[in-house]
Amino acid sequence: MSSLPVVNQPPHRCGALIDHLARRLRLRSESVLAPLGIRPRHLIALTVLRDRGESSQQDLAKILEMDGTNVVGLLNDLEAENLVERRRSTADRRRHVVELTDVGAKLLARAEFALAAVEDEVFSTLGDDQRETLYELLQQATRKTGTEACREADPC
Amino acid sequence: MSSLPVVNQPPHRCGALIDHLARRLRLRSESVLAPLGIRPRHLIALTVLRDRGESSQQDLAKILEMDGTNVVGLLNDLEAENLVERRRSTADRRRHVVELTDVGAKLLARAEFALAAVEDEVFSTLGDDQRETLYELLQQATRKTGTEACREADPC
DNA sequence: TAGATTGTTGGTGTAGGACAAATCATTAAT
DNA sequence: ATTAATGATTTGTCCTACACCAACAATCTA
Repeated sequence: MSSLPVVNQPPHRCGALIDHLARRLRLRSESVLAPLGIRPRHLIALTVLRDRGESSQQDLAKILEMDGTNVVGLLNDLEAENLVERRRSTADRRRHVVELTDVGAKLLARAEFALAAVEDEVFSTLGDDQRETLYELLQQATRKTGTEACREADPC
Repeated sequence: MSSLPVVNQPPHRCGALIDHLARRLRLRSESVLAPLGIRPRHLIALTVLRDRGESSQQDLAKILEMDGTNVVGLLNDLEAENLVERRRSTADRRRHVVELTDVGAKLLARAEFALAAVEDEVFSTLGDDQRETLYELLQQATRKTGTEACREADPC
């Protein structure tokens, strides 16, 4: 059946570890992000918008895996601070095309810079190269899953 | 000043990515873990207990980075299902030594097995070797931070 | 025109978790 | 021996993030 004789047993489960680390990061990040006027979940949204470029709110809801109504609130927060811009799609004027503003991009950069100390603490046992590897793995995991989430949708 | 000409700029920030992935994992894990009678945070606690061995509740509070009173509730849940055992420390009879029971270890194993599908979905874009690398990086990040958390305490 | 879709508002409910205060058992300090 | 500090527990309050539902306006599609 299987064409490969390689080890087929799945690798270790890292869900709990990710959950654990996410908690540690979030706790520290909150205080670091507070002076910037945003919260961790805002940072996620900004990151997604930067990595994916402009998206409809439905896309965001799918990618962020949160309820549409809550996405509205999230974007309201971000738009109120000019970090994000909603404009009507010319193709389908029901849609809002959400895009990161220059202000948002700059704030995101500042936020990430400010989080250096946090990550240095949480990932103190990882070398720079290991952290980069981790980043790439995570990036790969999230990016393509975004594509996958879009595969079921129309305009990707 | 710097003895090395290597790139000194810190690696990318992966906090947001971890947060994002953690959310995706948690949402799916909840429904998978529900039939087993536990929730994601229980799984984290069980995992920590397996990886660290028996610990005092204070240690757990420090490692899980949650309030002591909430650790009590968490352990109450786990103990009610016989997944965890609290016994008095012989050295300091105020302390409770918390340990994973056989039942707990088995349930943890079953839970991880049941989460295979979840991780397969979320990490669909990572190969088995990449997932293993990811696991090891996460493990390393969490394990030693636990030691670090214990460094400030007494009996480690 | 009728029906479906995108976003928006408002309201409700729940769960996680922080925090404070009081209690009990035990240990350490004087 | 008395007092103070510590670990665990209980209770109760509060807040935040969310999911979920219903209703609505604007727009697209059949």
